[in-house]
Amino acid sequence: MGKVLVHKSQEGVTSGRIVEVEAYIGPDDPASHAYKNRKTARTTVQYGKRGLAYIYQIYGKQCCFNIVTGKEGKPEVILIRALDPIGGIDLMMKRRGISTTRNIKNLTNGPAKLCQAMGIDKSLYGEELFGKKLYIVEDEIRIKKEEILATPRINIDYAGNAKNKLWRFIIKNNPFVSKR
DNA sequence: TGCACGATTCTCT
DNA sequence: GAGAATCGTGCAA
Repeated sequence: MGKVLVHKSQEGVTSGRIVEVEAYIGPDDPASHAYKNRKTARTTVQYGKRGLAYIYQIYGKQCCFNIVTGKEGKPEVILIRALDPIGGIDLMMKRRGISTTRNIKNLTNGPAKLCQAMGIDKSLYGEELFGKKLYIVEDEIRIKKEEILATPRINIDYAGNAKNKLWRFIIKNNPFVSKR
């Protein structure tokens, strides 16, 4: 939390601070694509090394960006749900389109929105996040524990009891978090 | 090979 | 706050 995600693409560089995430603990989490260690073409990278990008498409055109955090063989990932834009805001606006950027918050306050703004798509599936194209920077700003709030995750009603787990984390009072 | 559905977004009311 | 768009994925057959 509070780290900066950077993407250097052909079109230019965009970056933003991570202000909202969700955890998905594969084997024991009905909301995870890797529930019960399910291994398919889509989830393969979840079983790979830490620091790889897990990107999946949902509802047709939308895509979401995750970071693999579990040890090799453990399908644990973090979904990035919102960013606070820092660099390349013009490019983000261009990618997102004029109609949706009347309100600056609409640039990156949702998992599929930030992918579009950052230019992240399935071609970056399995990309190393400690590489040159897509990576995370630790900067001088440190988020204190008291500034982080744990809440239930969003849109996983199908997951039974797991929907009540406090596995969504947001930075308090940050205007870019997707929902209150 | 077929079919139901979703870790969402946008628009309209 | 509700409803449509939209298609890859996973599982049944």
